[in-house]
Amino acid sequence: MATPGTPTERRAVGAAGPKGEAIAAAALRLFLRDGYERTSVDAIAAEAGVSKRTVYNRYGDKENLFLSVLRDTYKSMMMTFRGIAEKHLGDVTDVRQDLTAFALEVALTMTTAPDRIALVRLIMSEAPFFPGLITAEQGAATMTGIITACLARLAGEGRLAISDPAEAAGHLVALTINRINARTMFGVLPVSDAEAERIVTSGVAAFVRAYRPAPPGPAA
Amino acid sequence: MATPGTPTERRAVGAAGPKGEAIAAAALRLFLRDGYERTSVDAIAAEAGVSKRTVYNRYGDKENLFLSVLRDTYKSMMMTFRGIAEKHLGDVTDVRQDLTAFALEVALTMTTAPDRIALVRLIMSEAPFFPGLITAEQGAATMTGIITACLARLAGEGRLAISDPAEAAGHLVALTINRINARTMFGVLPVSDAEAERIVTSGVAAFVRAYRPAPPGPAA
DNA sequence: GTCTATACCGAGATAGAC
DNA sequence: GTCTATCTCGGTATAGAC
Repeated sequence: MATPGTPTERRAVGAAGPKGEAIAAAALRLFLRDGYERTSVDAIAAEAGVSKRTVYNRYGDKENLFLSVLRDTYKSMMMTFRGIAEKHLGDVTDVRQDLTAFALEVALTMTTAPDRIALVRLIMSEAPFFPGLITAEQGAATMTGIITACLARLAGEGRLAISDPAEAAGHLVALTINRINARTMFGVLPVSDAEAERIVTSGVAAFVRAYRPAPPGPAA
Repeated sequence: MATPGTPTERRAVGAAGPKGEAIAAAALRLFLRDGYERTSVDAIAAEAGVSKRTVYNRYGDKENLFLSVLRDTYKSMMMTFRGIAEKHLGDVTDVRQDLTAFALEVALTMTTAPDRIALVRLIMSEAPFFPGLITAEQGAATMTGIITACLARLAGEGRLAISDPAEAAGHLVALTINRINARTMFGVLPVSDAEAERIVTSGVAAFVRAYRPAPPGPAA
């Protein structure tokens, strides 16, 4: 119980302290690259520049380390996405343009960073073996929840003809982000930025066509 | 070299012969359930009711068995989908209705059979570790290729306003099949048939709205 | 006291040898 | 079909170093 109040004191368990964070970073890197089963605790310890014993002291066992690291990373990913959404969907001036800019930034953030792809792939891969890895659809709910609120607002203003905002949000995500995700998941070939832009632009265009409000009156 | 000409003679390598098929079936079941790393050759041999030696005689090693079994299963899945597509899209009378029936049957085939979900998940999981597992987007190409042809025909007949049939096919798949896939991939909770029907119906409706041809003239 | 290093244990894996 | 060789893994224990 020496030096109470110092930073080193509140590291009951987990990633607190520089050592703990080095372990977490190394574990994340290897798990993302090799998956759960193919990653050994020895390798993690070596990658972190730490004794294996330290890994076990901090995280108990491999499974706990895996869950801890993945949950933290996933949470931070969701924070990033939330920021992007608020930036673009805070106040919408041009519907098609702002939705495109939003989806495009999300898409490029995923496409540019192979970590994101690997993270999603890893979560999907291990979901059957670690029930409760993600709090069950909490992921999609976070994303579509924000979009749903925005679409409901646009519908209220008469700028889009949407009766079920949640369903419409699902459609928007499906036509843009999920399409790129699906492309990257199967093969390993990365989607180029130009291709991502094409997909997003065309997806938002289709979305806007599907949900455009009826014209006020017959013209031409 | 006894009994030449009998079925047991032409088993150069692979799944020919009843033993080979038993091995393939057992391997598929265990790989789908447990993944590649968590499945042992011992378990496969036991499940197939054969000696482990027989497994190695037929398939060489674990990796080859995995690739062989997955490719065959994937091919057969694609054949199934092709059949469904031709059944519903051979000649389209009511666009919305026929597209819905098509997508719904595909969706229910995937939703009802957990094998399909597990297969897709397994391919995604192991894609980085077995380059060339699937011939790179050949999967999506098969599906969307068929749909593309159908949509091009409908566009030619003026029944849908489609300038890029391949892109439109991507949108249709994204709004229906891929949406259900995404739902099942993250969590493990299965999507109910009713939920699948709701998603497909709403997805096709949005698709038809996005690609409906312009009305011939102002009415009302 | 905590971290490092290393040796160690039992289990289970692939692959091959009778 | 069994049996064995060899390897790796998760996890622990034992030693010493700052």
